[in-house]
This record gives sequence, C-alpha cells and structure tokens, in this order.
Amino acid sequence: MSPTTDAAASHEVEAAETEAATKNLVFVAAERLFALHGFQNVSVRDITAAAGVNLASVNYHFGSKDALLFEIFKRRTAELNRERAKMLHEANDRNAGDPPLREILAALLTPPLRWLAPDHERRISLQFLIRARSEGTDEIRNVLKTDVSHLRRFSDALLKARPDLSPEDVYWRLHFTLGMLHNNRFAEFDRLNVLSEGQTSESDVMALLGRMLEFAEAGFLA
Amino acid sequence: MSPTTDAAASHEVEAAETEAATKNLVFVAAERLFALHGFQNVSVRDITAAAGVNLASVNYHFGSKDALLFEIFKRRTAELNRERAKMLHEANDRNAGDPPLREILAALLTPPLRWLAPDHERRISLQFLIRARSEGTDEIRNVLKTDVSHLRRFSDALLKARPDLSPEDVYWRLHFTLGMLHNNRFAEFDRLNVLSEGQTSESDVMALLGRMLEFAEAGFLA
DNA sequence: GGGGAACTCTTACGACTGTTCGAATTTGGC
DNA sequence: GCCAAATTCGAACAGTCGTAAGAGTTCCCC
Repeated sequence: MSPTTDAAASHEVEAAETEAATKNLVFVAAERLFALHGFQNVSVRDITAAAGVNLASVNYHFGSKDALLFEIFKRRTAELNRERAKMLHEANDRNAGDPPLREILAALLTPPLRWLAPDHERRISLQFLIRARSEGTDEIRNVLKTDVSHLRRFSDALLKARPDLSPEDVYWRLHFTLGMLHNNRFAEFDRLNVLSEGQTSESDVMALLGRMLEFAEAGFLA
Repeated sequence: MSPTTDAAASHEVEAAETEAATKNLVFVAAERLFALHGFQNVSVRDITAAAGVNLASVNYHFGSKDALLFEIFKRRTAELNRERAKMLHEANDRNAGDPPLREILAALLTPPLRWLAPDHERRISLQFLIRARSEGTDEIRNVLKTDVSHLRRFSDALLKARPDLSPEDVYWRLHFTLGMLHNNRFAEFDRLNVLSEGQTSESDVMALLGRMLEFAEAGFLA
C-alpha cells in the first residue's frame, strides 16, 4: 500500500514487489532450499523455518506447496526469457534483422550463464530452474512441453541464419544445445571450482560460456 | 504367490540371476516405477504391489529402499559401461590403437541410444539411469563424481585423437556431449513419436544417434 | 477510535512414509 | 518325512508430511 513514513519501513522490501514481507521471505527461502535439495526433499516446515515465518504462511500466501513451486518457476522463467528475448532483439537490431548464428546462440546462452556467476543475485535461481525442469511437478513439465513460443523465436532465427538446414535439424540441434546447458548441475559447479583452484570467478563462467558457444556453433555449422 | 504350476518352476528365472524370484520381481518393478515417476514419487508399497509380492520384500532382499535404488543403479551402469568399453575396444582394434573422433564418440553414444529403441529390453533401464543421475541419492551422485575411471578412457582416447586440444577442452566438450545425451527425457521421447507420426521406430532412434554424432563431432573439431 | 479486512499463530487432523517384528509358511538337504 | 534355514506374510510402529480450522493479533480506512 501507500508508504506513510513511520510504518513504511516494513513495507519497502527491496525489489519491485509490493506484497507482504512474509510472502517474499517464503518465496526466497523456498527457492534456495528447492535449488539446493530438490522439491521433494524440502518440507513446508523447512521453508517456513528458514524464512523465520509461521508454518501456515505457505498455504495462506500461495495456496499450497505445489502452487509455491509453480509461482517461483513462472517468475524466474519469465525473467530469464525476458533477458534472452532482449538479447535476441538487440542482435536483430545490430544485424538488420538477420543476426549470425553466433549471436543467436549467445542470446540463448549468455543470460543463464551470467546468472551463474558466483556473486550474481540470480545464481540460485538458475540452479532452481534447472532442478525444476527435471524434478518439478507435472504442471511444470506440461508448461515446458506446451509453451514453446519462446523457443520458437530462437528456432526461427536459427533457421533463417542457416536456411540449408531442415526445421527438424534446427529443432534437434537447439535441443542439443539446451542439453549442454541444462546438464550443468551442482557437481559441475564444483568442478568449476576445481579448475580455478578453489574459487569460481566471474571470468571462469564467461570462459565456460565461450566454450559452449564454440561447441554449439560448430555443431550448427556441421 | 508363485505363478501357477508346481513350485519347482519358480526357480528357473530367465537371466543369469540365481537369486530368489521375488528379488527379481522387485528389482524389475522398482526400476520401471522409478524410471516412470521418479524415486521420491514411488513408495515401497507401490513397488511391492506392482511386483505382486509382500511389502516386507524390499527390506528383506535389499535392506532398504535407498539400497534398492543403488543396486539397480550399479547394475545398469555397469552394463552400459561394459557395452561402451567394448565398442571403444573394437574401435581401437580396427584403427591400430588410434581410432578417429567419430568412432570414439560412437562408442560413447551408441549403446545408450540402442537401449532407447522402442522394443529394446533395456529401454526402461536407460530412462531409469537418466533419472537416477539427477534425482538419485547423495550416494549415487557421489559415485558419479568420484568414479571417473570409465569416462577417463574416453577422454584419453579423445585427447589422442585431437592432440591439439587441451585436457580442459576435452573435458568440457565431453561434458557437453553427455549433456546432449542426458537431457533426453521422457518428453523428448514423446517428441520422437510426434516426429514419426505416432510410433517410434528403431530407425528414428538411429537417426537421432546420427544427429548427435554429427553435432558432437563438429563440436570437437571446432 | 471503532470496525472490518488482512495477516499471524497454535494446534491438530488424516494420510501417507520406510521399516521392523514375530509368526506362518515354504524350501532344500538328508 | 524330518528339520533347520530361507522366505513370506500380516500387522503395526514411529515419524513426517501437507493442509486446515479457529482464535488471536495487527493493520488501514473511515
């Protein structure tokens, strides 16, 4: 509601959310726990305890545990897709509506890998999304299979950049590329650490992005 | 109870397993249910009901539900790795110990994709393995991270086929290739069906193998 | 400052969960 | 055909789970 100085302090939580503070606490705590331990291994009591709120908060603010998962998934997916769409749009502008392969793939892969940077605010969100994609509820899997409008933008662009490929070729190679990305689980984040002797730096993640782009681009040029 | 006829017939189960018939029934039913619905979404009661055995059978023959999962994982992983190692060995023999990139990658990808064929006996096993890899217990994840001896055979071969690449390059590109494979979930199997208008044929799976080999080989040649 | 909505809290229900126990039964060797 | 070992069985235990109900509290608007 409208801020009135004194009581206003509790209202202005960071972010653009004007919802109750409790709802955000639950949202953030649940996202982190789901990302770290998986949906099924985290109880409502774990979430509310970590958030420092009452047990009933989850059901009051989100309706159910499933609905909470779905809401986190929806918001983070929308954020990620927005960044991807923006990069693709910029690539279009730079290249008179006909961006080269590399820039299309960069628009697809750069946002998630940026999120992966060690001090990035959305690092845990990406881990959550990767988990939710494979461990989520049927509802989530259904959205992933049904709502392909976002991916179509990329397959269309790729098809235009490589008109000699069939739509099936483009579809599968796009699928392979996403597989490269989604397979980056937590074990691999650790492996990232090993490579840089203990601490993951932002440059490591960007180097990984470069490797992925190189590999995927070559795959599309085959 | 025991299926029909005299009690003597219950001894000669197929396979090389001389264990009790009940143990095999549990093993097979659990593998299928875990593959279809995930480890956490399948209860011991679901398994024993599907297998037509008593509830206590899981704990009697395997010790615990976790141990059952791990035993399935171990056996199927060993089988898959054996086939891969055999193909790599044959590729070595054919090429005087210096197989080309394509044949190394084929040794890595052909066995799992053969299992994926619609009427293959191990089709559900591959789905199980893919699931267990990401949703399994900490013990399984630990094995995957620790026991790298099998993958090392492939990274060594790849490094010899492409000596201009650094070990880090080979490691990451191998990781990417496995990501392409492991991302093939059930939704994608359905997609396979769509592509062939209703029924997945063995040739579809082999065509997918060809696509993956093409993509991965190009990625390694980048 | 009264009233109604929004929120928090305590408590508990009912439905599962994996596992165990002791008795009943079946099995294989002699 | 007997006995001991192996297996199967029914039943229950001790927890944990998501969710709901109702009382209690805080909030904002009039």
